Amino acid sequence: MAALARVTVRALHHYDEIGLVQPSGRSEAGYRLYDEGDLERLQQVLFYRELGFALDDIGELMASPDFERGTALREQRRLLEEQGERLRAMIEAVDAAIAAHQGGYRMNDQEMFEVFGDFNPREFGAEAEERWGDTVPFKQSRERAKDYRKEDWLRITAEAGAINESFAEALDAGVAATSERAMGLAEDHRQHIVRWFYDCSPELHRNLAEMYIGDDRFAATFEAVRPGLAQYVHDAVVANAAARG
Amino acid sequence: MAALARVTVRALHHYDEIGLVQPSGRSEAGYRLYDEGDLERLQQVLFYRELGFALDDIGELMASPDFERGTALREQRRLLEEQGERLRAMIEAVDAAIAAHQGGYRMNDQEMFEVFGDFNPREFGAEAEERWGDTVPFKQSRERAKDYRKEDWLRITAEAGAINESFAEALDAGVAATSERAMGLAEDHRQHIVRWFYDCSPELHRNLAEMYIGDDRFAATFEAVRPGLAQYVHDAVVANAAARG
DNA sequence: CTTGACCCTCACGCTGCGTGAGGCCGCACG
DNA sequence: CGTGCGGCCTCACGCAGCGTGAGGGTCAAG
Repeated sequence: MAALARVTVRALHHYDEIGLVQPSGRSEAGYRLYDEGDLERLQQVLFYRELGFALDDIGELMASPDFERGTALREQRRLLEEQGERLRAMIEAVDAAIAAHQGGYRMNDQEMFEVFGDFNPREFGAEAEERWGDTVPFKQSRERAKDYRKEDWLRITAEAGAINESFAEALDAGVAATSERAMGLAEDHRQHIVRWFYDCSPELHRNLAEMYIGDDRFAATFEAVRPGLAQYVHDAVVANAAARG
Repeated sequence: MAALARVTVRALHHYDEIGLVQPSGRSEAGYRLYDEGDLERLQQVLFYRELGFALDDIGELMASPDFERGTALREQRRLLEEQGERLRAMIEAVDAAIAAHQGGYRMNDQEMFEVFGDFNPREFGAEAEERWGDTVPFKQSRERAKDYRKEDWLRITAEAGAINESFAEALDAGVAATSERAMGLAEDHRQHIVRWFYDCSPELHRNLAEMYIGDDRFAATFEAVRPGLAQYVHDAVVANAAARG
């Protein structure tokens, strides 16, 4: 009957159930009868629906005075923008994944496992993309990393492992994190990043170190080498950054 | 225990339930025990999840050979792009609504009802925005329409009503839709559009007429004046377009 | 009188978990 | 040794917005 308004019958029932648009009458047979006013209301509901509003919100909106709608519209715009952001991030991540997949000849899954062991870069890539995707260092890093082959990664991880091991030895030996020796290792660590990934200033390096202790996942990779290593490296890096500040 | 992987316990339970990531063992107390392999798998799941894949799809993906993933990734990209399109359309529509709302002093809801009666432009605005939002005529129309005030709309609708009424009289009088008289009215109709909305070529006019009979909602506004009027106007417009082709 | 096209009322299903409720572990503290 | 406290466990309902039958009445046309 009235489903020419471009909505399914089920939707009308639903709106009726939740009280959003209720027919002003019923026929003897129980058919829903919508009068002009009902249709007017329905059209408004559909209008707001196409703007992405939730049905609940539409109900409130239509019960509230005109001036609230402007606020609601701007709020809705903000929400949609947010969604757009998330979508963009996803698309970027998918693109990165596609690139990585095509570049699979450079390093496939199995090799990746051989190289990184249990630290699979994929587990972190998407989040990193979202958090730092548009910062200069990250872009630089991504740009340079995409051409690295298996041998490169082996070398890089070997170097990183060596640095960590040196840190661990210093820790074992009771050398203070603020000592020259520890600071030297911190500097090595920074140079390693500069050489292979991005221009890491002492300042940036310190932020990175904050994350080593602040983020359990990073911390775990250090703790796996030696308990307390995450904190130790952090302290050394901070000391080194202060010395070079 | 293992919720340091940035996922809630409930999510782990869920993945277990649907068989996406199942712990390889249980402790005596019934605790889920995830080994290295399980964690590896979990990370992959989380990775794809961040790319916006549905959990079902992730399951299939991970069970399929490597070369399928490239396809899946591209497909996913397409889907995300589509969502992006929809979002953009929504945002545009919201913007239009905000503009209309701010321009409310030009014409508020009540006046709008007085002018348009049961044809509320809002009921169609969003869809129109989506279908033709980036065509030249639509933009032109929107641009010009936004400054019209109540008086303008009254005049415009009065003119349109007069034209429809003339069509209806011709129809009543049994005048053929392909006659000079009907074609003249069709031309008046076209000029009315050109004057108030956009540069409507005879060709474009014909497309519009197709919609008058193809879309129930448009048809209904004509049928409300006289049964058969939609078809009649359509035929007259087509004839006129052919004559001026 | 019979079709076929609509309408009606339940009522479950989908996505991806969140959020208790009610209860068992395990470790630290007193 | 008891007693918290924080973690895990298993149900099981809830959410948003309808889609999709199942089972059955209604209405105008043939």
